[in-house]
Amino acid sequence: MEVNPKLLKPYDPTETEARIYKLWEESGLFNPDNLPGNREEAFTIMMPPPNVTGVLHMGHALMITLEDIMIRYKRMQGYKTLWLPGTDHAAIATQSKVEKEIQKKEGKSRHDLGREEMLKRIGDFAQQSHDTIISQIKVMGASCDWSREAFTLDDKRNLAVNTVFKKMYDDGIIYRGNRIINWDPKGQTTISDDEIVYEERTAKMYTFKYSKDFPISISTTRPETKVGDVAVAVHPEDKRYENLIGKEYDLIFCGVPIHIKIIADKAVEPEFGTGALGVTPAHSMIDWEIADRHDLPRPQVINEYAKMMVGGENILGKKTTEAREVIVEWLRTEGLLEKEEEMKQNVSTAERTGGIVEPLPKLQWFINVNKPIKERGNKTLKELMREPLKNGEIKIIPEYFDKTYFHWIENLRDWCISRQIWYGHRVPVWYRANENNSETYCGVVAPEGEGWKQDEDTLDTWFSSGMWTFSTLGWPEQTSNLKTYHPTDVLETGSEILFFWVARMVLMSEYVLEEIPFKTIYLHGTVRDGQGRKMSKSLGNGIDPLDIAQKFGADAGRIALVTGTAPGTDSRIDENKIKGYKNFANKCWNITRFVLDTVDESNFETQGRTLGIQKGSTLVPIIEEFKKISEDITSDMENYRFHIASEKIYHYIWHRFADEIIEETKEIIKTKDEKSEERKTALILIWKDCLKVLHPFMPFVTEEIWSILPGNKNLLIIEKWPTEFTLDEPSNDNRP
RNA sequence: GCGCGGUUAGCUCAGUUGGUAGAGCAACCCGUUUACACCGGGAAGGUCGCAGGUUCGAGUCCUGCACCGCGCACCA
Repeated sequence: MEVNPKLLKPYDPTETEARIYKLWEESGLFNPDNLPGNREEAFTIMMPPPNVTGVLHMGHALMITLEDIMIRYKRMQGYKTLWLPGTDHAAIATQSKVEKEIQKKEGKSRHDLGREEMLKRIGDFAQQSHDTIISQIKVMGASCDWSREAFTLDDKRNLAVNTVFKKMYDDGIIYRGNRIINWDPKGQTTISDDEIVYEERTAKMYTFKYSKDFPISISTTRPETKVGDVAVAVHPEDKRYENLIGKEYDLIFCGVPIHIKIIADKAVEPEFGTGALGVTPAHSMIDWEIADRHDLPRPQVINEYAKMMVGGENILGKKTTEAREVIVEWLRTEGLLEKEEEMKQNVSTAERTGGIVEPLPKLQWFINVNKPIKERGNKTLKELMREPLKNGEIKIIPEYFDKTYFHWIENLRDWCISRQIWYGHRVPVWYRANENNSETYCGVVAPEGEGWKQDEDTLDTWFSSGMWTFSTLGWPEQTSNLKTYHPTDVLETGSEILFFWVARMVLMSEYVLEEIPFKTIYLHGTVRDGQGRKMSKSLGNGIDPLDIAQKFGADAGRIALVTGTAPGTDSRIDENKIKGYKNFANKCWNITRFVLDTVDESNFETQGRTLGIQKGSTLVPIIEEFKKISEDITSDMENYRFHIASEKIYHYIWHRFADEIIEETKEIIKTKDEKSEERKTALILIWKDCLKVLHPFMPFVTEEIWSILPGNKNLLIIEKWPTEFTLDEPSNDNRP
């Protein structure tokens, strides 16, 4: 039959993809409410909201591809599929980015601008960034429901955040306390334990005595903190120091009076250094805990700017690093310094700003992860996070991440949720004080009456993203959406945010809704560059998915990212691989050309799945073969083996269907008999099903081809996934 | 220190429950009167990190070791 003139030229992804996406959007079929047929069962994915800090990278591209594959597959299987997109305000990351820019361009700090103006500027930036990201997601072919799009910092999500905060506050899960926290002097805010990255550096360790009369030598890499020491701790069974335990000394250390008590504590490692630890409660996590156990004072000697708060002119107000040198010099001249040695050290730095983290005591808001919750049978948040994975309600793919997850929970401490930045959900607590008393009010909205002042701090961005699976569905309102789509089915995300986000979603959903947030966690690895390096701005080795789409087509980029990339493992971006799949799209294009060239209109009329194919027909073997492969692929899809499914369909289409079946066909159709007609019918039949199976991986080219094939009324995205391959029994046939 | 993952063809990686090793790219030979050169045909290439064990049979399960990567803890 006559061939569409489009097919005479090579496939042009750029022109096609934009047009097809528009077609899909206009069809309204991304929205589950508009899907045809009686769809009882829902299938839901909440898109991990990209940060509004910039542009999409290849990691996002992989995420979008995987989720789109699952959604398209389930949509074709007749599920009520909801893929809800959104973006994340990413509090610290976004604010620090805008602050940097303003500092660079205008030489102004956020304090110069003031809270209101600063928030406006960040808001503008976020909006712009949001628009870029959304358009990029569309280029990738994401079939998500834009009518339900959400933002972690919009009004609806704010209502959810305040409602949860109040519930936790009333339950005593959230408390305000003066505790040691991780302070980022660069970002001027607290950060959680999980926002720390460790960098290995060499440091000098100094061994010395506080004074000539002091009986024990101690070692430290941070002599400047020693002006805040209150004790020397030794191991309870360390014979060397046994007789000194309990003794107290008043000393002057580099001009600062200190009071040192010698105590015994199991946390001390007798083998390390001198086996004695100078305890600085205010500036070391572990020392803070020792101080807890021994009821020691906790003088703060370093402030929020990493400068000294005590001492004489020689150190007061100096940066910690400068003070260190002064103190070392003093030790030297006093003859107290016994040893200096190089050692490897892990320095804690803030993930977002790179600032060196300074542990400090501060009044902050915390979530208590160890408090028994009455309404939940006295289980703690830790237990609520652990249980659904333990009892199999939630499965992680790949499975081995279970252990990492449990291990993290074991080591979990109370979660510091308050941040001293402006961009974010403000802590919904108000204070009012007069001569007689001070009041604190926690509520979803501001209290009535005069004189209330809201807490200045904002909340950790993960506090709001933890509610993502249900805040997006309208909670706290009991919406029908919530009923239909929660718990969601799959949470697909990068393995690096298992703790940050995934665990927090389990926490929030279990605590608030008393149900799991999702049934399956699918983790993908990191997409690296050709040399195996992580893509980063500083290295300048990032690849923009848009460039790939421009050069090879989004389809090619998608299937290249997925094929051969097992769950949880890192992958490398390889232009040759993508190019190969660009060729594959063209191959499909030309297969279509051949098929249409070969068959007649009448073959389309008889191509119904079971029409014309009888047991004993010459077609049975190739139909049976395709049936087997397609069933295999379906099973791979069900078990999240997309990296295998895509390879199978690719291989079948190119090396079986094109290279062999089509080549045979050329011979067969030379004789114009029944066999030849059967073969033509088979070509159409199989090719149409190939397009369906390939569609989740390469949605654009398959949809375009589908529209060219005669007789296809529906868009391919809602065609039925091939499942039934029953061949007609002769008895069921109407023919004699 | 504890834990997790990796080690398979020159390169990048697949390999579901144990049953004679796979893909892409690269390299080699041949082929162009048209579905496609963004192509076709053919051949080549691996003692599956090492050493044991279980089994009729191990890339796959068990034990130990080595190297690489990562997470957590420590980091006085």
